[in-house]
Amino acid sequence: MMKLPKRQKGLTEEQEVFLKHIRKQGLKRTAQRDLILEVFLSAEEHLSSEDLYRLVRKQDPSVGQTTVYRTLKLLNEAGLAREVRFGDGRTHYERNYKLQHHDHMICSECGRIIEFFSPELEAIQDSMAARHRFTVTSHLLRMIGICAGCRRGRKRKNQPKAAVQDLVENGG
Amino acid sequence: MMKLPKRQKGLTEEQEVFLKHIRKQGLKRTAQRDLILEVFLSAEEHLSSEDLYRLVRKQDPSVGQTTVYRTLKLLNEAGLAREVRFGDGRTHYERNYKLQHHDHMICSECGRIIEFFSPELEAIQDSMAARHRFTVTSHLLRMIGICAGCRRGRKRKNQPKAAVQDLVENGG
DNA sequence: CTCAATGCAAAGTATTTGCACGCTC
DNA sequence: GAGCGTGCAAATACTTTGCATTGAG
Repeated sequence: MMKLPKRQKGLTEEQEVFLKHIRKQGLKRTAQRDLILEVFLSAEEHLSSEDLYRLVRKQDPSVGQTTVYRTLKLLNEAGLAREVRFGDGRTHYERNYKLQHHDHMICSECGRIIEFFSPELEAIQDSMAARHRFTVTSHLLRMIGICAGCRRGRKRKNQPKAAVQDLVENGG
Repeated sequence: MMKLPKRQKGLTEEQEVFLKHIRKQGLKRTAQRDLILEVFLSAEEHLSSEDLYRLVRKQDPSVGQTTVYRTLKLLNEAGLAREVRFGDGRTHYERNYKLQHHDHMICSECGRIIEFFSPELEAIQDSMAARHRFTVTSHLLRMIGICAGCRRGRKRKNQPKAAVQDLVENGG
């Protein structure tokens, strides 16, 4: 019912990484995993498992939510996805492979998420780590506050969940 | 059954902050809230609601878990507690009032948590925020890695591996 | 007196697990 | 074929909510 389609030649780099990971673990390639990866990669923003599930469903309604959960875990282990928690109770995932690390500012009024990167910040973190003889493997920085739009009085209803939801679906 | 005891003169600074917040909101002082605040302040660590509930129970078994949840929310709003999520699925709280803000390094081997503070880091964060016209109200920085002890091979076996594992790369 | 606070149980959420059947290797 | 993968339902884990009762102001 959900058989693996004929394998094409042209695999993207991410697909190769995924396959390699799968084989290394003695796991199997399936049509569901392929589809979930594809949909995940085509959605630029941070997705919750639920978000991704909805998107995947559009392509194939037979895929179960459980599989999405399990596949996201896999993608995370394979280094293709990064788990991020924004404090709204659910786990979000974003692309991680060969993308520059970045951090987040989250508007508590409208839920907007601003991504940014600062080399100085990274450098200071490293030096702090060194001072404590700590070897950093990953880090997470999150700033909560009010974005420019909201401060200017353009106050949307304070519904972070809905707002973030909206962001995810509209890509913006 | 759980009436408010006679009010003493000597309130701690935290108690005053709490009372002021409570009155400002048109809420009421209760023995439960007093007790929960007291127990919270006397426990130095990051507590989950569950942890605090257990401690409070020792003093008064009649207090319900719901009240602890609700009171922690209150303490957070009053600025006395800070919510922290370490990625283990539950929300932790730590003292916030007049304590210097600090960030965390978490050892993924032994689960040890190192607290640190860096003014430079704070300064750069502020400047990044300013660049995006973002007004910061709070922030969270977490570094995951290996602590000095573990790197030297002195592997402590302190923490449920699963919980720490989950911390790696995740937001809270 | 009035209305907030409490504790219990029940309801929500988000995520995981057990299981029978299907599919990859 | 052997064993992993899948979808479903049920189970978990944490937190919130409805409600009748209690208590602060």
